[in-house]
Amino acid sequence: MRPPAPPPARWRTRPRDNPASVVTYDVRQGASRATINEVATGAGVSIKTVSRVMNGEPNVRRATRERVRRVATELGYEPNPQARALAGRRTFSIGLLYENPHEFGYVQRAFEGVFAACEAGRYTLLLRPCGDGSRGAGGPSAKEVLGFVTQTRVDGVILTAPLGDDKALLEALRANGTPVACIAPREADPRLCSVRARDRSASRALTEHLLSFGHRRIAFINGDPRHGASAERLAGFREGLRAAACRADERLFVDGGFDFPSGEDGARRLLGISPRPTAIAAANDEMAAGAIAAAHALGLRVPADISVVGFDDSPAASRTWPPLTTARQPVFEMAQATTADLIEQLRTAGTPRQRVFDCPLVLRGSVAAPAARKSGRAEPQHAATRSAHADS
Amino acid sequence: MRPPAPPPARWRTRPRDNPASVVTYDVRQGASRATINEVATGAGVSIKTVSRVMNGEPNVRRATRERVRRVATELGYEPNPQARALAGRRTFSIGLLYENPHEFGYVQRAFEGVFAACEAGRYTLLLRPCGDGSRGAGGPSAKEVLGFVTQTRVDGVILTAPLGDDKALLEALRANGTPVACIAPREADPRLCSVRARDRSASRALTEHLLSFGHRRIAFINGDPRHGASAERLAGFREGLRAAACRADERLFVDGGFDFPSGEDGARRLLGISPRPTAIAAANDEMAAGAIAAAHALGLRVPADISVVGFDDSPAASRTWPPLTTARQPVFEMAQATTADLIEQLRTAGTPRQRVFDCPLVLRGSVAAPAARKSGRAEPQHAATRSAHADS
DNA sequence: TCCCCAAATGACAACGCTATCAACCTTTGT
DNA sequence: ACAAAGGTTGATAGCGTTGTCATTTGGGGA
Repeated sequence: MRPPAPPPARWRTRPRDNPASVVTYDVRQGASRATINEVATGAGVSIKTVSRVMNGEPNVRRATRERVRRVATELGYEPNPQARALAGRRTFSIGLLYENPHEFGYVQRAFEGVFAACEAGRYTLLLRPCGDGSRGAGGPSAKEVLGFVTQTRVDGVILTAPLGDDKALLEALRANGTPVACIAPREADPRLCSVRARDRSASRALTEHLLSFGHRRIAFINGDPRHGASAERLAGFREGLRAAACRADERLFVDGGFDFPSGEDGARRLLGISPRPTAIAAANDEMAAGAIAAAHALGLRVPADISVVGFDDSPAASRTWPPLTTARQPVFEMAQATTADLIEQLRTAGTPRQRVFDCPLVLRGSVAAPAARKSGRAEPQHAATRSAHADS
Repeated sequence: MRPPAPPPARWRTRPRDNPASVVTYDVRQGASRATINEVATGAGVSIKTVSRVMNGEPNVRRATRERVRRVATELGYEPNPQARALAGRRTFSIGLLYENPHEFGYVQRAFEGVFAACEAGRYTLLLRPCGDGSRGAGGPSAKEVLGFVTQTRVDGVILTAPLGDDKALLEALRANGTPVACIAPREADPRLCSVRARDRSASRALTEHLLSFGHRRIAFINGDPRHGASAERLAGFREGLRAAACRADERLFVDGGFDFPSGEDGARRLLGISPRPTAIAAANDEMAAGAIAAAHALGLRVPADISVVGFDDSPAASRTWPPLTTARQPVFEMAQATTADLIEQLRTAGTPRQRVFDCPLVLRGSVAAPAARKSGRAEPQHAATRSAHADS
């Protein structure tokens, strides 16, 4: 329920002894806009015909259509979205929900993709943080999200990273009949639009890249376990080691939370282990950047003393020194694609679509051969594997 | 004018030979929500009284008010915002416009502040990039912004950084009667809400901080000239030098664009100058991070060989190695404050308010005394100046 | 030429709320 | 006890669209 808002100023503003019954308050859009009625009159048709033209509906004679369009342009007519929503029972708006403020770079890129698709589809986008990110775990209650949906009346929502795995939330949205698209959910529910990256294979490729330089003691900083991507990236890492018959030292696995400080922490701990790992793979770039900072703080050179790889190719990846070798998650494209799918579903009541994107490696300066110790090789064994970049 | 949207699926979906006249299309909010009528009936009052209660209007008997509230809660009633907007001629939504994609960190923090204020004031927020940022100069046409305003019917807009200085845009918005709030405009127009930081004095304090460590050859990387803050920060820097009777070497001033690459470039050029500067002040943190990367690339140690300071205390500032000494621009608080002012103006038709915030220094690891050369001092001359952090 | 069907168009009732203003209660003062 | 002055409440008319369904128009074939 809507808590009472502070009383609008109308009452306060209007002087008690002012005999004029006209309300003095007026901080509104100045020029009153043309309405569908004026266009209809101007074009000599009914408002229904204008409506048809504005919405691209069929069964309007070409000449009529053009006349209406011309008059609408002349009058600078823009349909009132609120009236459309009220009469048409849909708002042509969607909500983009996100949770953790740490990884805002990710949300930013997702936002841009979603926004692009909304523009193209003439939908309005509402960006909405939810769940107390600072509170850490817990996540947003389904109630909070549902409140947002019923308050704003968005036609559908897009859930970023960990939200798409919240069973209670998904169930609540389903019960409410709200179409949903998930970005990077743990698994692709066929009843929902979704888009995922091939985290596992990209992570494996990254691992093979390190192995190809001769690294054998590679540490791994895991991501936030609430994100499906974390497990996939870890699995890809292990796959890579296994395929190269490289035994994993379990001490070289630490947990992180996808943010810079956790990468710093994790790396500090890892670099204290003896024998020291020669490379660190972090489950995302933020943590990799933290790892680089930790290495610097310990007086180690990157990549001479320690190689580091990240994941995502976020802006942070090109802002470290040295810049990060990583795998590019095409977040913009992913977000754009699934948003377009959602809008398509909204329009046509078609079936939801699931997509998967590849993450090509991006080779930069944070990897080198391990320093010759007892068994070190100075040169990489072979060129880096590059997975193709293509939409499936 | 609204270009024709692709035809909704209703026509395509409905089979031609389907005798049922009921439209088969239905991807809408499932459960139909309670309306004001049902609440009115349930509480045994007229809809007008329900409206009064929901809007916190006066002149409703306490008992009636409570009864209405109870029924509304029971029914899970949420006023339909579109109907409210249509009838009340205001949407209770505002738009946050931003231009440059480079500095998204800034926009992010601004967004959070604006969002917080909108939540508190029960306004909906529309985030809207505008102007082709990649196109560099040019900026968004007033037309584009006006199109956004008339299409969405937002009640007011907030303009971030360089937008608040676009005369044509401001004039167009004024003519349209749209209330405006500006974040970090060049000057505070008394007819508009605005919020600025004391860029000049903070920049001066930062400069004095460097001087106190014994630096005399300090270079400056300027920001995007379209931002008012750039000139202020430069002026503060010069003031600081002048006050210390430190003559400025004009070769040590380079232009930047507030982004990482321009900081990198600028620093590379500066570090090639002989005699080399012992410190670099960048007009923001992104560029300072670029400067640090450039220094590293040239094999210089920060801060042993070269000190660096930034501005803003953006997330980037604590992700560099070493972390940046900088001045904290309280973007969240600034954005929140001016948004609250705008909402207040929207509600009460009061006069717009202008605010100024201080930027306290944040001392981290990127500053040290210059390496002893011929006149170097090893120790700072006195403790760093810290400006107070207070809202004016 | 006339009829029939489909295409084209319009009339009008929603949609769910706010604004206006009249009407109805309470007080308060005398 | 009675009026005047407020406080409280409700009836009703929009707000600017879309949805439904009836009506008009335009051809083409018999």
